[in-house]
Amino acid sequence: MTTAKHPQSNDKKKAKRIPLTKAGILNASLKLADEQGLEQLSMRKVAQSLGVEAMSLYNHIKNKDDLLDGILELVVSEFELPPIDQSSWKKSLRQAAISAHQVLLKHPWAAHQMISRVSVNPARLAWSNATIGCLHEAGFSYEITDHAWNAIDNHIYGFTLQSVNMPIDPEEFSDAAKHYLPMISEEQFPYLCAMANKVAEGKHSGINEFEFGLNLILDGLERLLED
Amino acid sequence: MTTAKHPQSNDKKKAKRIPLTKAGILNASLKLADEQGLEQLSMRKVAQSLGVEAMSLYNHIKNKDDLLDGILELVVSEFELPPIDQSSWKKSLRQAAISAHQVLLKHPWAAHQMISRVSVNPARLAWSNATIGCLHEAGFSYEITDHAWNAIDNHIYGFTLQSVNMPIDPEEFSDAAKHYLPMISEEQFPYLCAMANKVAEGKHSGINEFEFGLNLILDGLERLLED
DNA sequence: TACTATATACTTACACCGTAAGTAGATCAA
DNA sequence: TTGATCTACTTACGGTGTAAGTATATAGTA
Repeated sequence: MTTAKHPQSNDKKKAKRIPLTKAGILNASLKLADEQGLEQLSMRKVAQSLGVEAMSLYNHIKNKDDLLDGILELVVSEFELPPIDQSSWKKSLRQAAISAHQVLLKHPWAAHQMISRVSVNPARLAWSNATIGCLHEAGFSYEITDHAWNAIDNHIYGFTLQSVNMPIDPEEFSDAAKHYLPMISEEQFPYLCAMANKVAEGKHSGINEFEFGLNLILDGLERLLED
Repeated sequence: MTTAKHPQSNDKKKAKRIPLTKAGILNASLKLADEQGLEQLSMRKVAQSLGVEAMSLYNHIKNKDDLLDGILELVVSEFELPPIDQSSWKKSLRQAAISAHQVLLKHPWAAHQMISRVSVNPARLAWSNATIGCLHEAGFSYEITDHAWNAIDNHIYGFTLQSVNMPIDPEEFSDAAKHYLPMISEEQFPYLCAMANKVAEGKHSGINEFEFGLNLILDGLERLLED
């Protein structure tokens, strides 16, 4: 049962035109991107989900790039920003990084967009400002703050991208390892085989933890402060 | 002057058909991807560069995904693998990470492909095996090796993706900061403005160093070994 | 209320994409 | 030389983003 959001075809003579809005287009797009992935997101599909024709979207958004910019902004506005508090900067940054990671997992298409486009949208600027503020108030110079911010971002987006692009469910790592092992020459790739064997035998889950690498970075930053 | 790689149109009656090969297709594709970016890489364009029609490619490659798999394998085979040497594991991993980063900068489309597809191609397996081997022989358990490998990869790909997608040349950071500063509310985003000001004034280059975050990770791993 | 201007949704069309299916030509083996 | 197989070409299809023009709805003014 299709919900007629813009009833053009039904009761054309009676219905008032419900105007499209940029917000409506962005929300529909976000929903489709989340459900079907970004590669399946087309202007025609967005339009169809709204009960209009694709070209109508262009009265409200400049182009597809504008639309992608807009939906990314919706996602980033879900990030929990680190409070700027000198005494618990490490805990704040860890929590904010975890929040960003979790939001990006909810929208699997978003990490790559995050890393692919520069933006001066408000949520994006707020995210940057809060991270910089937290680091700077912790005592880092702006130069080290910049490097630290970059290192943390590399981790968040790198980790998330690897996670969302992993075609195997964590619960299935053991079975997958068993499946791939025969394809891999133990003579050529002994260490890879040994590790895959650990996973196949259930001695190691094969699941990577977001906080492992993050802690290396945050602990290292803390030591910089002590120097 | 177009080089007729497959002379069909010229001297059709005299020339012997130079057969397409998968390697030829992959090399042409790699060249085009490097010159024009992956989004501009189409089967028609590859075919045109080889002097044939697009559908001919399908005798040699399964589909476009097979082609992308193939060109990524060419790139990964340029990576310098870490020697497996217990006494200088840190130096080896740093050098290998730098090598991978540099190769991926040479092929700006490749980092995202690296992070987007799972592969059992030989160069890919060799890269994984060498990293795992280096870490394991350094003394890490396979479980910690897995986490460490993941943290290093997050850094390499995260950093590289941010670099290649940065639309501003490092030499132009100062001018760009001056350009963007008026667009950003100092009241709303004080820290971001302050940092951008440092860059605009030339007091901080704004250039992120690959080794900053990498060193945090490697130093942190070293400390794990000492525990 | 009628008219006009503007906003907005629809339609037609285009260039481009990946690739299925069929046709034509080249090569190889007997 | 003939026939089989391989390989390049052609036609076509469903899909993409969006330019340009047409039709409809809305808002403002006299």
